[in-house]
Amino acid sequence: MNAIKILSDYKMSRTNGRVKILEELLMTDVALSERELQTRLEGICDRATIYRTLKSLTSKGVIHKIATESTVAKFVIKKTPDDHIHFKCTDCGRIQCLTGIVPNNVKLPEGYIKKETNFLIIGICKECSENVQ
Amino acid sequence: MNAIKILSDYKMSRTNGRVKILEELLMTDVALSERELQTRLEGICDRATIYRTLKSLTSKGVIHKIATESTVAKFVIKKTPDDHIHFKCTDCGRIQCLTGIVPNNVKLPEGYIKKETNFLIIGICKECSENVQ
DNA sequence: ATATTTTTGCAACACTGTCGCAAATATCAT
DNA sequence: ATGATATTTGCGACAGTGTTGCAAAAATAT
Repeated sequence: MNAIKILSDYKMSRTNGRVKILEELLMTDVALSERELQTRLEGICDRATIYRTLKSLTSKGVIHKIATESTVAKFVIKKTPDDHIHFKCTDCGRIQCLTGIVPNNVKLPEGYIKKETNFLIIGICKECSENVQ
Repeated sequence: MNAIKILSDYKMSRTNGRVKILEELLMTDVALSERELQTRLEGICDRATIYRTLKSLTSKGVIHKIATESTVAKFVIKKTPDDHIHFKCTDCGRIQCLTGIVPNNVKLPEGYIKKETNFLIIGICKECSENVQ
C-alpha cells in the first residue's frame, strides 16, 4: 500500500499534508488519534486539516474510525474489508486490529439490519502481558 | 431493580440527584448520554453531578459506558454480567442492548487477556426498518 | 442533636471536533 | 510551461464534552 496511490485511487488531491497523514497511518499497526498524528506531523499540517483528512478517508472507507471509552476517536488503515475486532490494551493504551478472528456468526434478531460493526475488546495485549512476568 | 437498593448495595450516599439519575436509567432500555439525562432531570441536578454519578456507577459496574462514533458517551444499566452487543440505529439514533446474542466464541490470540468488551453494531433497528415499508 | 464525611453547585478550564473565510496550493486545459 | 479553475489549507472562532477546585449544602455516623 502506498499513500500516493491511495489518494489517486480515491480521486483526492495529492497534498503534502494528506500524503504525510496517510504515510503515518500506513507505517503503524496501531490506531492513532488526531492528537497523536499531530505530534508526529509537527509543523507539517494544521489540526483542522488532519481532522478533515481523517473524515474524508473514513467516509471513503480507507481508514476505520474507532470509538474509545475515553471518547477520543482513533483511526487505522483498513486492512481487510471484513468486520474485525479491535483490541485496546489498558497497559500501553494502544489499539490494534485483531485480524483473523471474525465475529461473523453474530445473528441479529428479526428486523434488524447491519451496516457496520465496531467491536472492541479491552484488556492486556501480548507484549504487555509478557513484560509483567 | 430499584434505585435506592442499588445505592445502598454499593455503599453510595443516597442523594436526590443519584436516585433520580438511576431511576431514569432503570426506566429506559436505550443508552442515554449525560446530555439526555440532563434534559430529563431539568433543574434537579447539575451537569457535574451527573458526570460524577455516571463515572462512579460505571466504575462500580452498575452501568455500562458505551463509546459511540460521535464520541459522546452513552450509558445503560447492566442487565446481564455477560458480554453482550449494543445496537445503534442510524435512523432514530437510539442505542439498545441486544440480549441473547453473545459473541462468546471470540478467541483471542495467545498472550492476550480480555477484561471487558465493547461491541457495537450500527444499522437500522426493528422499529425503523418496519416504518420504512 | 451535633460532628464528620460525602456530595453538590458553580465557575473555570482543557480538550475534541467543526466551520467560515481568505490565502495558498493543486489540478486541468491549452 | 502558463494561466484559469477547483480544491484544500491555515487561522481563528466556536460549540460541546468532560474534569476539577472549592466553599456551601446535604447525608451519614456518633
